[in-house]
Amino acid sequence: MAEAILKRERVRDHLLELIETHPAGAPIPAERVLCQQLSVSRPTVRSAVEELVNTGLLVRQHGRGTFVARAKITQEMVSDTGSMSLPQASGTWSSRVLEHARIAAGARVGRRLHLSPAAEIHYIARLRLVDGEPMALEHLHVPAAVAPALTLHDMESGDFYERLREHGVHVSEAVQSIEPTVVNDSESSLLGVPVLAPALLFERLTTDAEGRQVEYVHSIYRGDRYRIVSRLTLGASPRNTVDVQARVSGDPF
Amino acid sequence: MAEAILKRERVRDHLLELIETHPAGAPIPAERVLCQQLSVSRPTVRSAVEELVNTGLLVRQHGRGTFVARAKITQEMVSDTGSMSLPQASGTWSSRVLEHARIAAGARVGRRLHLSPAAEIHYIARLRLVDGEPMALEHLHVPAAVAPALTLHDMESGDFYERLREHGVHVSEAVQSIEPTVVNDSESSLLGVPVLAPALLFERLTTDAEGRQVEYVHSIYRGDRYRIVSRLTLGASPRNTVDVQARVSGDPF
DNA sequence: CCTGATAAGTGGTCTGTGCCACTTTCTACC
DNA sequence: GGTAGAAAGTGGCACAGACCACTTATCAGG
Repeated sequence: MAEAILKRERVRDHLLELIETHPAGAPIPAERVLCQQLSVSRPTVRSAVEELVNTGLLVRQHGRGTFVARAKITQEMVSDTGSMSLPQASGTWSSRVLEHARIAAGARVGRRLHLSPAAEIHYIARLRLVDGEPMALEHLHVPAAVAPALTLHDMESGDFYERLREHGVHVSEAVQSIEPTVVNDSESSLLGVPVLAPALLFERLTTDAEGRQVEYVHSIYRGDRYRIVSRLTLGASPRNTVDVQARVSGDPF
Repeated sequence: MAEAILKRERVRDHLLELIETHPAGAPIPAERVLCQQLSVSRPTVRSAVEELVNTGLLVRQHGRGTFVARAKITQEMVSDTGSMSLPQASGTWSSRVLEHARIAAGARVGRRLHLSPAAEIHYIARLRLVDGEPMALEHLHVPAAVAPALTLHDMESGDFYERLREHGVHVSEAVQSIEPTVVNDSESSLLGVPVLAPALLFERLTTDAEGRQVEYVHSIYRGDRYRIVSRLTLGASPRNTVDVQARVSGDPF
């Protein structure tokens, strides 16, 4: 195919140059002006501007103009085992179910899932392995009320959220926290690392389309074999599909 | 602030319903069909579809059609201090410079920055505090060759990457890894936590537009006060999203 | 001098249209 | 029967224009 240069890209490149040569906060020419300068239609200009707004390099303000955005860095996160650079792809994951039962939530889990301690939940504990070696210890809790007919096979499935959907549960979002910890006795023997070895504690709380808590996951990952690698790209603004959300504007990242 | 329902949103909602009720991989009606069904123009339909493609809920294939994407979960990461739920907004960061010098890179740092161990670098070590309390210990290294005239003030600046740009260095991307660790003696006393307390080790390697390594950052964050919170949204793929940026009165930055 | 209406400039939305590029399917030819 | 080519259907790009919503500067009136 010939190098049919798209006008949109030509406009985008022009804008990128403006961004490079202008300080943050500086206005760029009005859309209608750009049309004339570059001999393209306004929809074309708008589409190019929109692309750069989406990537966070420009900021539009209704009635005021379009401005060079302050460079921000946000991240896309992927997990990474050991020294492999590609996530998930390298190393084959498997898992061994340690325990599986339908039990009372208890105080701690009940609080996370907004349930009474006596409420029933599906519980599964499993050891997750990479190439046969223990990598993480995962505890999964799903309120029985959310999906009464959930089976072990469902919870074992690689595509758990797809299974949930078949049970009428439409996952919408999740909040996950990560903090450093050290392994205790039982974790130590299951993961095959010394007691008090560094580890990562993941906690994930998943929410329904209706706002119900549908899943609470508590995982311990070996610190010596697992790390998080994030690729930070310049100018990305936090995605927001539905509503606003706080943004990282400060620092460490 | 009237509730003038946008046609684009009406179309989007219609599409979302289709996505909910169709299995992954199923085709959705052609754009021209949707125009007729919803009595809107094709650009309007396309803009709505594009929004959902950007959020990863739909996949377009030239000449074939548009399909419901396989649900994926990716994450947007924000840092979070202590128990506050809003990142950065709560708690005021400050920092105290512990050391600042122009020194030889040394073996370890040199390797990271692709420099000879004898190459000169700007080095700064600082204690980062939140509300006056030690939170992290940060070591920043910038090759002298990259920005010879870099000052302490530049490196201290909250907007370091902006300063770099003024020195002609255009940051393009960074790779950051996070792993659990425990604090050693010196870290212990600086951070005010016991030796061997859990902590997070951040390592960031930042790259130039020309592919040069321009920054290596090594940070230790207290595990008892710092954790990472990520908000995972359904259907996200590498792409970016549409949508309005939250705007505050006056300065949008 | 202050205040409020007005006008000009900006981005935001939507229409209707035309043509191109890619994919699949059907069909006519060999 | 097999194959190449046409046709139909899809998304991709671009145009010109109209109108709306918001912001700012200006200017006349108090």
